[in-house]
Amino acid sequence: MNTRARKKNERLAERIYLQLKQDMFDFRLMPGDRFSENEVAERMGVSRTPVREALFRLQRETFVDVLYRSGWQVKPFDFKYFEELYDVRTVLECAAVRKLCEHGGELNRLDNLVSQWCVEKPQRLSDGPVVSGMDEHFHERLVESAGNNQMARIHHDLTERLRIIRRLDFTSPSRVEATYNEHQAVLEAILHRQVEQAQLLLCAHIEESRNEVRKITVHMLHEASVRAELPASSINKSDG
Amino acid sequence: MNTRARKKNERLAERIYLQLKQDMFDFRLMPGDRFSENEVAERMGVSRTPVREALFRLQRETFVDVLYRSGWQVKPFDFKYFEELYDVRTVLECAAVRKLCEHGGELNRLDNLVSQWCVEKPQRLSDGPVVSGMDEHFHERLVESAGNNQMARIHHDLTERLRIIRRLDFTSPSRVEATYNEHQAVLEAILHRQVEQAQLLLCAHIEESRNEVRKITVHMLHEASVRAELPASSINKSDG
DNA sequence: GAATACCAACTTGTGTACAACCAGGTGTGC
DNA sequence: GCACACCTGGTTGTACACAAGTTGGTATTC
Repeated sequence: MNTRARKKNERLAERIYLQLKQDMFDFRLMPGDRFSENEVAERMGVSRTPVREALFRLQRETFVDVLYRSGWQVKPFDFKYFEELYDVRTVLECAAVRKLCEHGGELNRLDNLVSQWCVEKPQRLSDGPVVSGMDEHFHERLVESAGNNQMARIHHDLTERLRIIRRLDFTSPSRVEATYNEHQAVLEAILHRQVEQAQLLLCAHIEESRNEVRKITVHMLHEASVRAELPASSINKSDG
Repeated sequence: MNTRARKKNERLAERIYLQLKQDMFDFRLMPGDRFSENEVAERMGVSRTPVREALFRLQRETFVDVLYRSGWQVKPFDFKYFEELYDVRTVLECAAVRKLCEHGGELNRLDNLVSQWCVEKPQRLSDGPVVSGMDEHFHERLVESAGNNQMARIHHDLTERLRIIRRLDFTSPSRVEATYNEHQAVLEAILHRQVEQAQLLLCAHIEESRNEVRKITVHMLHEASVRAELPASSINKSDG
């Protein structure tokens, strides 16, 4: 409980921020769960000060809500919220692809992606979490390659917000295979500077993933609510 | 200096956050200025705790930088940063206009904007700061009308970041008049569901404003640096 | 005079104490 | 049995104390 064990130059607030976010990604903290600053502080072995700093950051990123003098809550699932994020993501990625195709001679930035995704089936990876991370990396790298740092920052922020549901897309082998095929097609269209084609393929790819996630999320939340008697507050049904 | 005077239910951290941001907008805090948490706390008559909360928020919004155990700094001007924000803004607003034109029957949401901007010259306002606020409102409302809350949130965030330089666009009467004309043209195109035309007009409008701001910013920063002997750190020249 | 080593003041990061306030349980009156 | 008031424990919001580390000035030495 003392400060002996902590490394130098390590910021407790940063560590706790990452830890809490990971807890939500791993469903150790479920949507709708309520908790207090003291609980977190004791569990992590620190004082409330860095915990509060981490929580305020998570609050601004809409991962948690603060209830005035009445504790904190993991943001309930909100379908409309995720649908809207997917829409913005599509807009940004399409804009990035357009920039990539139109500007000259920077396509070699995509070399790493090509060597990662344009491979034959025997060389393809199949582990769900790994491919999930690779998928995030593919889309983020695509946007970064367009050269606009702020667009990349905002897109990265979207990725963080969507991660909690998006990785549900990589639980079946067929979806992993589809991801490989579609990424490959997108890359080839970009390399041939076929703007319209690349945008169409990318939109379709995102849309497919989104549909898959939609199905799984509904199923999973239903199961969880049956199994753990989740309160109604954990699911926010919206007319998205 | 005690807490007697403060209203109930008012959050000090929130008040200080807004105050500091306003100080930057009004150039009481200049780019490159350095200050400590204690300075702010004493000036505002509160303790360091709410000041730190406000500063961390401003830091995440890239208005200030923290120097490890060595004070805080108002983010130096970064031309590339603002150029990139303008690009993202254009992408989002064009996407919003597309959505507005394509989806059916929601155009009455624009009624308020029409009655505000589609007026004859005698009824037009001319006060710079007022028109500047109206301009922000116009573009934000346009995006909101598309119906995607997350897109609107991100666009609002862009607006906050750009405000510090954007309102420089409304110092001359001719620019105010141009703003009225261009907003009017954009609205009419949307109401006639001329997608391409509306996007073209909107892009051109943003581009013109951007160019104007570019010129004024350079001029103003030059003057300020001569007058107040600003350190070189206050201007971050990038190859934007 | 110039360079360097050292020191003191100041800065942020974290822990802790207290104040204001909300919520839920308990007891009381009907 | 039910409604309502009260009260107690717990929660966040803020102030303050201390620790770790940086920086700029000063004294010293060459």
